[in-house]
Amino acid sequence: MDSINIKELAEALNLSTSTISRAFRDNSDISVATKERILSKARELNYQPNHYASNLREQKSKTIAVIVPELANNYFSQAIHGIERVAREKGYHILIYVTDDDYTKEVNFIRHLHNGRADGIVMSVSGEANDHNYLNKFGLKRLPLVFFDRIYEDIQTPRVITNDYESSFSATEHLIEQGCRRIAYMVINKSLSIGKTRMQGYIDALSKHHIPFEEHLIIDCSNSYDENSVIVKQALIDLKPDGVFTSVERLAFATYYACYDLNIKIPQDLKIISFSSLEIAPLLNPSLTTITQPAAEIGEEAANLLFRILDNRETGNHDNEVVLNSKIIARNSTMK
Amino acid sequence: MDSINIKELAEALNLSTSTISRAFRDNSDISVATKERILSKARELNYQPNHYASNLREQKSKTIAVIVPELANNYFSQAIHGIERVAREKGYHILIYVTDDDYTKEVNFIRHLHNGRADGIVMSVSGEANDHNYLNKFGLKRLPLVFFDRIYEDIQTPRVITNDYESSFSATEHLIEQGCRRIAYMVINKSLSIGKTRMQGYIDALSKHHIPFEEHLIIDCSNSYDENSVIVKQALIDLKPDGVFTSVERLAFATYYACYDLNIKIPQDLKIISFSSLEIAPLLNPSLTTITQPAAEIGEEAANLLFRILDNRETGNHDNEVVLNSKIIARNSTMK
DNA sequence: TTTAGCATTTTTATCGTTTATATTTACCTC
DNA sequence: GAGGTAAATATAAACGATAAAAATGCTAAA
Repeated sequence: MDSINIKELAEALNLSTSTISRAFRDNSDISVATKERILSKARELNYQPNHYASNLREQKSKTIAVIVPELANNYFSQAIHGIERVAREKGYHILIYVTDDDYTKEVNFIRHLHNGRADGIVMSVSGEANDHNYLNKFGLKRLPLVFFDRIYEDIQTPRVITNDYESSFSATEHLIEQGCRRIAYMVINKSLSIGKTRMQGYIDALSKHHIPFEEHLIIDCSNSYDENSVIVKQALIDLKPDGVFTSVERLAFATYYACYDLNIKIPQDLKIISFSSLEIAPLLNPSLTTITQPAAEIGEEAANLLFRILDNRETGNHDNEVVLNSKIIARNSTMK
Repeated sequence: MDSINIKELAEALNLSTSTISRAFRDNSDISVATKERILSKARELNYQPNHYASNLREQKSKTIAVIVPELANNYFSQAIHGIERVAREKGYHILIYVTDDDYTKEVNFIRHLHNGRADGIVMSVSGEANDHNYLNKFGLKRLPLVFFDRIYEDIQTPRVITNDYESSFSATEHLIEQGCRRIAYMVINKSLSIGKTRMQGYIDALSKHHIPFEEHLIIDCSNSYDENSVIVKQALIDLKPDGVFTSVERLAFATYYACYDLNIKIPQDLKIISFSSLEIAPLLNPSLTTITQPAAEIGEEAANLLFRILDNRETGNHDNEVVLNSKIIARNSTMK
């Protein structure tokens, strides 16, 4: 069954194309009878208005682009699901772009998206903290952009983030309360805003409890699984921390593996707390104490923010910021 | 900085639009000097060819649609990542559609995709096994479709699957070898092809080892977390199995939770094996024995299959089937 | 000098819709 | 039945790009 175009449908009905078009968009004046006749025939002949023609004519695509550093990750897949839900509701389609934390890809994606393919972008930025002024060069008004979670602080655009500073402060405090005195902070890219904010919470919590901050307890990890495995293991051996606060889930896993290998007992020898969206944190050995971000909600909020801009074209308040709260859930990995 | 269109760029260069167009697609004849001049000016003025206009003219969208039952799931997010990688390589864009296992959504997505938005579809079908002949009604030639993992057997279209029967057989046999005699099989929708195939492997393995098959050891679960929690717990209490083989990851988790609650010791009282793409299966308590599907590879293969059709338009061999092998990784949850 | 041949560039028609504008039709009033 | 109004429908011009066909300018052979 081939699809047909508006002209063929018009011929089949002995009507003009404009009348057909009207039948598909309610507002214009058209008699109810004709409209019914058109819609029924359209169903019969399997007519679907060609989106590319519509988009070209209407100058909008009913599509939003989602750019994330990675996909196979609990946090991002939940966030995307949230975005998807809101977008679908609005009748929008979703394009997915994965940067693999590669800055070049990010720039390319954004550049190419300016060809009309999408009406707006929801993005969590790549880990590489290069010059991101390129974003200002592209028209942020033409193609609205909303950040979520990982952001560039120097780009003025709406954003959805979590209370990272407070969470990190509380997380560190939690470790201290559980008896830790030598707490390591593991981070993937400490110059990235999200790593910095979380680190500051860690530093300030130490300070509040009169624990001296030691630079070398900040462990800067990489994106590679293998490299991290080495880095983490070496850090545990060299630094002998009694607590670890990891800024991302992956590093908590790396620490677990390292502990298994090195025969370090969690939580007796080492307590671990991590940012994580893992739903099965209670099933780990031992169950993992997490700072859980409302991932799906973050996605939803980001999408809502974008649609608010798309609907009103409210280009004014570019410093619109939504802050959602994470929640610390204490489990066995930080038991006394 | 506003984007400009081909006409404005042409005017700026004192050339015709077709010459501009040629500069952007290598094949046609154009002098090197002019081409350079055009490309450099294009960069300067931030010109991006409008994709909707190109697509309309060329009758193709350089976009593929990916339809999955869910997103926040290790298996699917890895598979999508695989698809993404291949598609990006080919310069294609990716639209994501999540059915939430809702058959109606699936039909609607497919119907709407026939408006030219995508050149092809990669899909893992929804759990609801209704009449899916609708797929035949749409032109499978116009809009090629490739199934992966969850398929409809009665639809003739290329597919990428894993050796589910053999894996299930081996998984069941593994439980038997570890001493289980009363093995339950947990499944989400036993009428769905994937559930059926896996169940057959289970049944045949029992038979080979002369263990009578008991219908009530097949536990049909739901898609709801809460419902499953009740179903699984009740099943463990009523049936007292000494082994559980779960057809999807989620049911293994439900079983773990139930065991924690009921104080059933894994693996002493109950051994568990599950289909799963969980990368941190070794970190569970106890570490989970898995049948691991090559998720990313499945996605890649599915995308490759689709592109082979798109490139050659080889509409002929609709029964193209790629079978990849899963791997059983024995861990503590099935220890003797 | 004329003209065929070639490389390059321009002209024109087209992709499938939408919408401003124009036209037709139906109905009403005097 | 002429004229007017409102409602319904048709016409035609975009939207931005591409490809086929036509035109241009140039070189070199006749």
